[in-house]
Amino acid sequence: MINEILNKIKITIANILSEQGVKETSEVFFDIPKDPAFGDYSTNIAMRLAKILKKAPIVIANDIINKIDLTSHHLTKAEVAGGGFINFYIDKKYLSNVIFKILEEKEKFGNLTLGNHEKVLLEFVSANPTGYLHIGHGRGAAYGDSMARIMKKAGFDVTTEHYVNDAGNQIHNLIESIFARYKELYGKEFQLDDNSYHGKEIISIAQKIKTEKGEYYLTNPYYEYFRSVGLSYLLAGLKKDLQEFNVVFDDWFSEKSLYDNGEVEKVLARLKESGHTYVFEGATWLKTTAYTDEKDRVIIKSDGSLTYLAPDIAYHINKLNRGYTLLIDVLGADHHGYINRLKSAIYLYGGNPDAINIDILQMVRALKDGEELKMSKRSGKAITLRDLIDEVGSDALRFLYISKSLSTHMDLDLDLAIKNSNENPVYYVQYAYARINSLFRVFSENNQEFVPVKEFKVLDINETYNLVKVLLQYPAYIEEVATKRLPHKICQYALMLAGELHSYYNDHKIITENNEETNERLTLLKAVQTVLKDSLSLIGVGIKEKM
RNA sequence: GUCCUGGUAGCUCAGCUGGAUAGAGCAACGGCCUUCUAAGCCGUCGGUCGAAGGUUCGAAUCCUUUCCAGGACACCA
Repeated sequence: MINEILNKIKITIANILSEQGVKETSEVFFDIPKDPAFGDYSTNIAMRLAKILKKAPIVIANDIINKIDLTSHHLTKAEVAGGGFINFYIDKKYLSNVIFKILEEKEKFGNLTLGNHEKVLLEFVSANPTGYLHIGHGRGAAYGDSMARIMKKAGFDVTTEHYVNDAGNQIHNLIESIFARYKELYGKEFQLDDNSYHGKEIISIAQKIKTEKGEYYLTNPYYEYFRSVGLSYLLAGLKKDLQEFNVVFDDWFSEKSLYDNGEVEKVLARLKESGHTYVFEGATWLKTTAYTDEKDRVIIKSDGSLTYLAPDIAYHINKLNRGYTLLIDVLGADHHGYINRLKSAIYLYGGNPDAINIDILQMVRALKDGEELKMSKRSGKAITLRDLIDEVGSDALRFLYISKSLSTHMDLDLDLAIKNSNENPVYYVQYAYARINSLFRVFSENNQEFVPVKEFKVLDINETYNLVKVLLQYPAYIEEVATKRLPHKICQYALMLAGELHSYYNDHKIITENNEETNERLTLLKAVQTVLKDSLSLIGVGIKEKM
């Protein structure tokens, strides 16, 4: 709606400019001015063309606005201000139609075709199944899951995937740790070292095996059985934690399957055949410097075992072979050095390295009483996601995580987060939703039936305008967030809409004797409520019917 | 030493493909409930945008140098 107007203005300006001999080198951009006194939208095109046209910006700007027909562009005013800004004032009555559009489209309002059904694989968390999720995984989970929801809304075909490292060394250590605990339960001698896992969940697994199978594995091959029981136990734990955080993955992809299917072997063979490897000091190296890496990387160690890189190449090739053209990996800052390595390897294999996008999230610190909280009572190590969900709740936690951009070194103040008050911004938004809900409740308790109107007849358009303006921006926010992957802007949007709602609520009595006016106001609020709910759902935060 | 992130109000953070007087929330202070939820609204206070140069009509935003903080520089994953 707003886009149609802006595009039309854009084309008109481009036509005016081309009459003046300007080639299509500089596109017209619109900004929403900070100060409403500068109109609804403004453009700086005249200033940017001053040099090319060798004319003062104000002259150019005036030339433009004199040639724009206001009514056919749904404008009420176009003026030149400042050093040559052109400010546009759009017909408020026309814009208020967005309300009716929202009521018609409901949660589909803001859906875009931008993604054009491109197949996207969004991989995140990918925690080792050897313990609890920690505070950093929480950030990745919140980000990845939110981006999946937002990109779907923007028209991408998104699949979310959790990679399971079930083939490497740490799984071996896990199995041996369980076995040690198993022996311990029978009073046998057992050994745990620095590589072992000491969490109490390992004891639970051993106990489970003891209960179900008794002492059988003290004297029989235990390895494969312990692997499968241990993995499924720990994976179930991960899934449960994530579910409580409102994160459900489409796929859990097994690293081991890449070995079982021979995909790792195939990748190694092809890299060797194509001459991208060489042997040095007994190890096989991959010439990743042929692309952007700063040094070559070992792919087969001198003892014959593989480095992590080998299955990871196979994994990413597998993703590409499944038809995904956009791969997004969400990784912690400690994996930064890995980006070039992986992309270079994919390039050597013949895949498209530009299809791989790695979003790096900076570290999260938990603060309590102004000091960094390092220890978790639960795991004895890092603060776990469960600790946080227990303390602050999933909704508040997701909002806190998402409201900061990924590159921010984040401080999570638990004291603030726990407070069930206006200090936690999620409640501000949920409260806005609940307030509207309560209006509809009161209305229906008075035995009145809400009939959404199709047109505003008695309501002052100016009264609705601040809300309408924010509602109109929703699709533009979706577009920006989906393409630049900045989900924190969804939080900003939700806060902005909630803020306008609270102001409106305070300024106007909604339910009055005047039935017509009441219905029109409720129609407006229904639209606000719809978008509030949808924007929260995009970041995995629920609504509250009542607070 | 090299590379990646940050450094913006007392605190947590937006703004960064250059644009009009630098924003929000919290904290502090002052108002607003005989009216649909005060978890709210309205207002005040608060800034040499780490520092120094440069680019130009214009720089928090771009470039260079530099200082702080976090992270990475494996035949670990």
